Amino acid sequence: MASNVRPQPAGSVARRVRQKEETRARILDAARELFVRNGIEATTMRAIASRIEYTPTAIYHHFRDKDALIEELCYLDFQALAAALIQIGEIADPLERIKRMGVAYSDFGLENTSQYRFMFMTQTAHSLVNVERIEKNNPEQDAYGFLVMTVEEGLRKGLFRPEFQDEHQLAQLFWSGLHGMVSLFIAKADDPWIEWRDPRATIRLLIDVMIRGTRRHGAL
Amino acid sequence: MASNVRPQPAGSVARRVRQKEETRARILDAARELFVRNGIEATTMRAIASRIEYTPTAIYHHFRDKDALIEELCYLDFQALAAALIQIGEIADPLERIKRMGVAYSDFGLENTSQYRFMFMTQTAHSLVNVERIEKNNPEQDAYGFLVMTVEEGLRKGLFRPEFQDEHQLAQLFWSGLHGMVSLFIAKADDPWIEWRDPRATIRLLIDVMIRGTRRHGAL
DNA sequence: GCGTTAGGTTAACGGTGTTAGGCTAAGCGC
DNA sequence: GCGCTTAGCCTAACACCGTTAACCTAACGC
Repeated sequence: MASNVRPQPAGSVARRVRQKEETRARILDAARELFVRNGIEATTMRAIASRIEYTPTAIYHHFRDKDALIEELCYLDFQALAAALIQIGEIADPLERIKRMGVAYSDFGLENTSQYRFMFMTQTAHSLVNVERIEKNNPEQDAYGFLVMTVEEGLRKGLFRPEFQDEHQLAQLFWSGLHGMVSLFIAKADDPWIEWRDPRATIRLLIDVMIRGTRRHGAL
Repeated sequence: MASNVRPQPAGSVARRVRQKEETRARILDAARELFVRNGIEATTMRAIASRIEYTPTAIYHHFRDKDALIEELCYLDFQALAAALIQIGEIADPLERIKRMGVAYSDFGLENTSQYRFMFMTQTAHSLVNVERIEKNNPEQDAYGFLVMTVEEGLRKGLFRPEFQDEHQLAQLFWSGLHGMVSLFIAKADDPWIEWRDPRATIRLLIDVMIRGTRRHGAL
């Protein structure tokens, strides 16, 4: 069948590379879907493999182990989060930018609960990701750095109350508030003990509260 | 040896009950220590058993399964947290009380990271605990109910800005902020990506920010 | 004394992540 | 065109996990 086509060696090797990347991508897709649907712990290598009609061993030719597979997905997620945040980079007022970032961040978390859980609710995630792969302070890749830079700009412009001097501390304060709402909701949404209010509405209130509580008197 | 003492049947059965509770307590102690040291997932029933020189099967005579063992520890932790919060119940000003509760809550979380992780950073914890065991709105057992009641008192006294009407929403807002800082620090303290500031200091700032951002103008 | 039971054991089951070793088809050097 | 090497995958197995069936034994109630 291939005898009448005679692909060039170069074309042939290219096809093999392409096929390898295709299987790799299929593994990632299957893993992502199962992780989201059943959680990471409950998803077995065997289940991922059988979903794409491979044996479990095949996965180990593309990823060192289960953690490496998770790490790759996690890396892509950090990129996606940063991409979601970068879109609001052009807004001039730092405070307004922080607000928008907060909304984008929490929307991302509430819509991608499985990813969010792994990115920010476990110890392993970030330390698993090979740090060199992410360019620090490049807002396209480093969401935290982007927040710190925005806070720093606000500090330079004197928008915050005098007790706030440290851009890291202030950034961590904002981030904590957002993360608290998102992660608490993810972990406890089904808990009958708590009469949950709409998290998106509460988040918006919280963002306003944090801005109001940190900014200097005068000028909205 | 026991022939000259001849314990009464009643005393003998009491001893057996006591011994059973002792082993049960030893299991709980061993499990707690290993959970704290190595994490819950990484702690095996076999490890718990061998630590107190029993076979794994013995544990199953005291607890239905691993989840039941975890649940028992978790129940005790919720009691401990509520106990830590109840101590500041006598303070008159609701806002000051919320502040103190926030400090106590975050101290508890930062000092008992393993427990906190399980209580509030997983889905399972609370839903595992048999709900009937905790008395709702009894501040000695229900920390969330205690917070809601305090917020409600603040609302009645008109201490909050007019856009806050719902005691649950406002309680969830405060709780989220605290939880965010505690859980983010627990999950990411070792992450070299973030230049962490002292979480206790940042938490205190955050509490002030949230109070300032929610309370009505005037007074204090 | 004698059956029953409580608290423990040994051995095993099914399922997990992972790996050693083999098989096959395709590429490369001659 | 023919052997060698390698990539990609499979079979079979390992060690370990939570859990359970079956048994054993000492102490209890009658």
